[in-house]
Amino acid sequence: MSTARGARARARIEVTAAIKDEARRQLAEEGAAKLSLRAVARELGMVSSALYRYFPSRDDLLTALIIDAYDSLGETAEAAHAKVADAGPVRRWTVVCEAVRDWALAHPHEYALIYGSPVPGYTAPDTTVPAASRVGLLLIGIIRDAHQGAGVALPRLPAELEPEARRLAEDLAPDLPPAVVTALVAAWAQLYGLVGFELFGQFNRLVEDREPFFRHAVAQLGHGVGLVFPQDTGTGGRGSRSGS
Amino acid sequence: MSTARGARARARIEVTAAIKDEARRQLAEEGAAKLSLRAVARELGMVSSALYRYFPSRDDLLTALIIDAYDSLGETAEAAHAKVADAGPVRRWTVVCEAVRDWALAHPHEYALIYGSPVPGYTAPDTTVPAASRVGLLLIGIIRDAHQGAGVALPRLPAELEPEARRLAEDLAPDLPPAVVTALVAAWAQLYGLVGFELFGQFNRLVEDREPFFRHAVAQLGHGVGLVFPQDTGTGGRGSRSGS
DNA sequence: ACACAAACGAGAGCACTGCTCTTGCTTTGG
DNA sequence: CCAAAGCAAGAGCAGTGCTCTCGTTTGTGT
Repeated sequence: MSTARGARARARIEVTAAIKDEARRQLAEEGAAKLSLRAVARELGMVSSALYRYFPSRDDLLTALIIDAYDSLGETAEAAHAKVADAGPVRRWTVVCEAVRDWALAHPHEYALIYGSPVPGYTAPDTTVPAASRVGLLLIGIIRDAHQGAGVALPRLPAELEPEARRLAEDLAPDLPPAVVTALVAAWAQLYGLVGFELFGQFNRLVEDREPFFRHAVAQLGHGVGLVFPQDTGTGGRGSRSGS
Repeated sequence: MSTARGARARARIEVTAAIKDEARRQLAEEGAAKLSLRAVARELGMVSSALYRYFPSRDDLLTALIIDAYDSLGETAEAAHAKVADAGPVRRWTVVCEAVRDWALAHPHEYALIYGSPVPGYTAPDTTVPAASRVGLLLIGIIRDAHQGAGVALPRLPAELEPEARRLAEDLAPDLPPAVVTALVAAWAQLYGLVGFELFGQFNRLVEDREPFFRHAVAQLGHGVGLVFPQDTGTGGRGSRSGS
């Protein structure tokens, strides 16, 4: 029978998925620390020990959720990007950054799981690397296109950073100038600083209109990686010193 | 007697401090989630229920630690800043940012406690606000001095952000241009993005020479808030387009 | 000086957690 | 067809936050 080995295998897949779904539900509701194996098992009508046949430990279940979260974020960002794939680098950059923020606001606990402080005594295994890179690859692609299309300005690069910049470019995008790749990595981290601050309440009672604030900050990040924005072609306000 | 109300009160203060010390020790070793009231009590030779006379719940103990962490970070940053108080804004900016990073690397779990994902189902009470603002106030002071000393360039500010910018300036530094205050808040968030990414392992197997990387990123942040760096006075590399 | 109230430490206990081990039952593959 | 592997269930261990009760100590107002 074609599904000879499938009966059990498929059941296993289904149960595994059910566990992850229920775990994701509890994660979204209460956060990672309150995610309880026993509660998941209870909700699924099984006994807690049975759950260990599918995930050898709570941390392994969390790891599975982390990978799924990375994939969900990556997929969302890619979908948003696909809709404006024909637009200029500036618009694509903006859209991807805003997709990241939107996803984070919609899935705060999952965002916290992957970009907040790592879970207690837990270090993510290498398995998560490919899923974690999806947004980064997207941004690199955008900057690459901008570079080929002459829509990019070369950021400055101090001499002390040149070796590291060369290493980064080698690893991430050998066809791009090291200065650009370095700026991109920094912008990537800064993007998550902006999102994290908003998500974790650091902007409470401080920033109210967060969409325009974020948009502007993202535009500035774009500047950092050399993207040339439309308004830059106008009369520049930059460089005008303010006297005492 | 002068210490009539002191005997017990002082004992209380001492025990409270001992509890916090031991808790801080466990926090530094194992992280916030593995901080156990019972373990703290055990280590102090008391029974767990006795500890509830001093902290009504685990979260309250955690809150106390959070405030202490904010204070420790703020104090460290202020001390570092005091050493270069006579230097120019650029140097002071750099020193404060690096002090923040150094403190974070030295106290990773405490940093995670205050700037990572908030602890499970826990929202920081308003008590933490003053302690949390110390580094921010420091940075504002630096930019204020830079502004008065004509060492600052006005960042651009899109029209849609003007109301929010005015509000921010009103709250944080009414004597500074809204565009500067807005850029400063963004830079503040981005700084913590950089530190968090390094601390939480996002730069593992990616960025190796992190000091120069961070220095450069912080310099770029300084640009964002209008600080004019020495090398800016030279021939600019900025604006040179890269063709296809 | 005495009495009363508040603060305190200790212990038992509740409900919960992650995890292990053993016991049977069912499905699968040689 | 039968042994082996996969599986669910239950009991149990060590640990957690937190509550309640019980004497005892300490400070204070009369």
